[in-house]
Amino acid sequence: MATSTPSQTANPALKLDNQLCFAVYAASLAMTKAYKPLLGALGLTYPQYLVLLVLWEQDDRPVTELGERLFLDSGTLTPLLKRMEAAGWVQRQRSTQDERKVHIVLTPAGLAMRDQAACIPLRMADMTACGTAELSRLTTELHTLRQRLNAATA
Amino acid sequence: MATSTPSQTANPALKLDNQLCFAVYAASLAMTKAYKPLLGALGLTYPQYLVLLVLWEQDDRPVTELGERLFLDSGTLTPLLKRMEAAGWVQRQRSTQDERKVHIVLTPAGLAMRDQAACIPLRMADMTACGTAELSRLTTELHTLRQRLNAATA
DNA sequence: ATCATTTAAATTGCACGCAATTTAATTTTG
DNA sequence: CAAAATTAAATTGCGTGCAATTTAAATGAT
Repeated sequence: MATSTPSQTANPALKLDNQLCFAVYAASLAMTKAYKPLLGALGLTYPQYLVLLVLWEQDDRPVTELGERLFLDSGTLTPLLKRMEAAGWVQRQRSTQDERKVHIVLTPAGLAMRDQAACIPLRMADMTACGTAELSRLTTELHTLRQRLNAATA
Repeated sequence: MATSTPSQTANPALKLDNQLCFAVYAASLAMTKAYKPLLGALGLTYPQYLVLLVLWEQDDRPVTELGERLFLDSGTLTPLLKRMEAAGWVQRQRSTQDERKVHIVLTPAGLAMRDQAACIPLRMADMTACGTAELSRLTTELHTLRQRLNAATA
């Protein structure tokens, strides 16, 4: 009889706040919301900002490589990159070596944006109210978690 | 002139893999992907599963309360809950006390789903390859992070 | 009691995120 | 070399997630 009593006999593992998945999910939503005013001032969305972070490290990448770096596929990236091209941050250039590939290249405006964005990581670090060491440790732990989940999914 | 050299002189804080935000973002995507086969077998999406987790703890909640619990607004929840109603997991009932409110109530099918879902947290814990203690600690740390971000955003 | 304010959902519009398919180009293989 | 298999983007369709607005109901203030 006990099995269907609403909450008293519930499996504690099913409790929302005990679940790592929800903690990650809610933290991710909160992170995006926290970024919104900073990025909105630059005319960027959060995933567009991620694309710029990749290109600032290595410019002139094909779509697939951006996807591998950001864990996104062409269904997400193609329209996103078209919007970034329309906004003037990047150019999409069909490769002449391999015409299947489209290389994404920063425009001068996209490159210059890096100086505008330089202050963002520090301002976000402030919002987290974490020390540098804790921030770095948490980042590493989450990358490890992601790797394990990706491995278990593939 | 160093300031515009692409990657050599780049602010290390701008490096993608050093940023907590990206670690959270990528972990969240990976988590959703890891859940997909488990939830897909039950006919649920991940946010729909979260709604059920809330209702299994406390049934018969107005939309706003679900939103406070899950950090989602009516723009997200209204269509999501209509889909869940169409699928037969919940009913949407206009309150007679306060006709502005719509109460979300589990159907027998929605309640019975709890038994189907009971094994999911354990299977996810396996995928993370984390010990119970580490899993619990990481969950707590992420909730703390979320709280700080929410506080800094509001 | 009446009017203004507040609150709860719903609606609209836009940007992801991803599964599934399509199109085109390259590589592999017989 | 020609056909088959693979690869890279693009496309289609659907489900979020959220800002902004709208509609309706309840609350408050005069």
